[in-house]
Amino acid sequence: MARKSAPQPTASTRDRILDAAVLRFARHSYEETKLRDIASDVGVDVAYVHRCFGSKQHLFAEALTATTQFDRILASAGDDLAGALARKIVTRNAAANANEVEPLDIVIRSLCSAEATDVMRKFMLRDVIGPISRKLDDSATRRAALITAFLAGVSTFRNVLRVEELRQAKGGELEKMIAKAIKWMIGEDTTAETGLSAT
Amino acid sequence: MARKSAPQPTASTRDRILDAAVLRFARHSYEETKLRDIASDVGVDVAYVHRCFGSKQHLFAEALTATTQFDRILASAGDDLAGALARKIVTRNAAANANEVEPLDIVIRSLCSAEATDVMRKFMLRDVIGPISRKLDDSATRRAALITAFLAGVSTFRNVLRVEELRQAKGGELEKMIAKAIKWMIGEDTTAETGLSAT
DNA sequence: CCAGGTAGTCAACAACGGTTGATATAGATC
DNA sequence: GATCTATATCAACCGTTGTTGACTACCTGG
Repeated sequence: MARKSAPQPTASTRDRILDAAVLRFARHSYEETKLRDIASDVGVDVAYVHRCFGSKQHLFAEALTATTQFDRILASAGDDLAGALARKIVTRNAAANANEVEPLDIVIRSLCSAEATDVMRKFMLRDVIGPISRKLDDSATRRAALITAFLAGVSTFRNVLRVEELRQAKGGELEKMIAKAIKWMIGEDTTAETGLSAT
Repeated sequence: MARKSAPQPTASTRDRILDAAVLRFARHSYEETKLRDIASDVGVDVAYVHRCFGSKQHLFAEALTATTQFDRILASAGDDLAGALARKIVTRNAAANANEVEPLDIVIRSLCSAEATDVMRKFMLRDVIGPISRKLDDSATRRAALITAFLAGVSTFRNVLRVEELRQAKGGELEKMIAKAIKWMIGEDTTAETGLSAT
């Protein structure tokens, strides 16, 4: 998942800037991420960062698309889509400070930045909700969107808000819950009934 | 849900500032919300806004607590907790531009602002996850947290990201899905199995 | 009438952060 | 060697925004 971390003999400066940007945007919100920081990560001048990508927004957009390949996860998921997604969400504390960037990291960091919103909505539909919905049988885009929202919500509570209750993975209990929730959403056919109280 | 919108003959300016702040924070992110805007909403000077609340962060904190009374919703929910929550999430387009502020509005707008995070985590635990978990039978704090994360995720996708697939409420289908998902999470006992594929 | 606190204004600071234009350096091409 | 382009730097601009301190207006109690 780490993007081209071993710089080729000739890793163009532009690429190195992009790498640094990905990392920054994955750990801080859009506003918190300053071009000057990215620049000094790479060891170049701010002006060059700007010039290379045209604007902060453009850089953000490129960083966003560069991150994920969500479909790769889905491809390797086999028929246990729910399990794969759940694992992807929970497995992470291990490589906490590594230079790894998980699919939704950038999204959840900037969910509320108006300046980043437009870029992200398109991205989410094309690169996340799309693939998931394709994985589901029929044209279940809404279910895919719901699942994605669930994933984003949980990720945010875990990694941004850092709500303790969603961080301890004692005995994989949490992961199991998430997996089952997703599985349930996948299987939702406006027929099944499982909960406690009747509507 | 609108906070004391009919200003008493003597609605102290401080209160009016707080009201304006609530509204701003519920519609824009922490960074986007400028003290100067709030000030001009009320018709006072920025300096006074600052002086009244000590700092932007303090103002945010007060706005946050002033908003919700989540437990009120839960109290009126009867035994259909899932239904009540789902309705709360989806019912909203109607009074879109009204001066109404829904429970999670402020939270989902600033989910990723580092400066707002600490304030919010405490708030979420005390005023949202807490009440929900109390409503559940046993000490199911984790399930409550999961449900809350789900609610936040869906709300964000609806109102901040504005993902179309989660906005159309044709025939209440979406609301039903959400209700069932929550109901399922409530009923989760690491036993039930409902989805398509086996783990 | 005066002291004193409350409610509020005004101007300015200080720091930040994206953006810009003019300039330097170096390698390739002719 | 002269020129041209890609790569990069430097300094400065310009708007924004939270914050501060000094100052004004007003009402109240003595």
